[in-house]
Amino acid sequence: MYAALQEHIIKRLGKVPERFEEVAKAFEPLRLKRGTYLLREKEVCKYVYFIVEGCLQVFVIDKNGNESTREFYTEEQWVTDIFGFKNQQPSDEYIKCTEPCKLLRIHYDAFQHFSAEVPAFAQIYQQILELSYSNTVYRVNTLTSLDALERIKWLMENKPKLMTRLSSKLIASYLGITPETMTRLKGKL
Amino acid sequence: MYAALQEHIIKRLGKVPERFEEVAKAFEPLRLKRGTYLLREKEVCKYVYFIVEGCLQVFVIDKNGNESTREFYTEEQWVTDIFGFKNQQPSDEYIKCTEPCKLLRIHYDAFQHFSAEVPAFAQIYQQILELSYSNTVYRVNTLTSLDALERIKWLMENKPKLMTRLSSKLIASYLGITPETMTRLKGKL
DNA sequence: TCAAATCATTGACATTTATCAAGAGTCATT
DNA sequence: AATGACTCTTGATAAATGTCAATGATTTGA
Repeated sequence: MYAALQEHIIKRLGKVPERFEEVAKAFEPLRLKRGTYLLREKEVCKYVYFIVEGCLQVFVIDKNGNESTREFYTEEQWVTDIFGFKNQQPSDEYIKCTEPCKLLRIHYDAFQHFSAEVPAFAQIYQQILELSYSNTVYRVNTLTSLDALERIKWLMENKPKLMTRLSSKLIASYLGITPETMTRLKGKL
Repeated sequence: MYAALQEHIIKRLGKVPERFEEVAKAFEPLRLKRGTYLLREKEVCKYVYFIVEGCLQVFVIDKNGNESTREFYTEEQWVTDIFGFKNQQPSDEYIKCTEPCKLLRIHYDAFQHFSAEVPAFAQIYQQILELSYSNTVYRVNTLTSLDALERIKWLMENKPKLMTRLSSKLIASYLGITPETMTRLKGKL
């Protein structure tokens, strides 16, 4: 598991990071079954997760009990409820495994410690933040400026692996439409 | 203009920042008319803007020529096209003054320089990133999990000043609905 | 491997929201 | 103060999407 983390960090930093062993020790490995929740609404998110293998769904549940997926994350991605994590406050979101997952997680305290003490760690964190923010900005723009059919096409062109990896129901919840509409629109492609 | 910047930084950092004078010099003051564009699609965003006074709209234009507003920014907020700025690549977005504005802007080169050289600067930047990312995550969740009427109510409760400060047309473009729908739904409150 | 549960699809229909058009009101600029 | 350009509202209608129900297919966990 740690090899994947090291490889990821080398890719981002362009070199073997200083104090890698020390930082890596703070990451706890997890093997989880499909359907396992890492976070539920109103819980405080105490960890940042790094995905070695598997897929995580981050979503909210609306007043009718329907899931709205904010994002899916897969191998080599970092996941948390950023606001709740940074402020150690209750979350609005759920985080759940859509597949059996191998993860590494780092606790809030260790995260804060290394952010302040290990420049390479802070640097990676900033890169991830910038990337995550950019992606989320882009997501807002696709949600508001594209209609349902265009969003499906967008996903097929830009994240084709997600289309095959996840159920239509999950994809629909990401695109902001019902599974029925999803089925019908796919017929129009 | 610089007083507003210093005050903002003190508020964020909890102290008078080191090397403030030096950093402040890199910010160029601007006074702009309502309607002025700071960025257009396909242009490379070379600046980060700090709003001393006024309001900026960040939006995209869809295939039918309609504006979809990603965000409005007002006093004491930082604005840029984050992805295009960090990578110095053409933007998808437009940035425009909805009012006469007093701004301070810092160029990409100076920004990179101070990020690397002045810890207090890097620290503020990280705080802004975290906050901006959190807000955008929240925005995705409101867009996908709330219907149009609920989004109007949400905005009135959470950003009442924007409701009075901006035209209905602009508010509608932020909520992802047409001005006509906006009018009709307001009647249902 | 089998039974149970979940999922995808389809049809009929309801609801929400958009579009187009027109008129009255408002605002900015000269 | 007048002009012209927007803006807001309202009505009629169209288009997009959701809801509910039923069926067959697929998946999963014991």
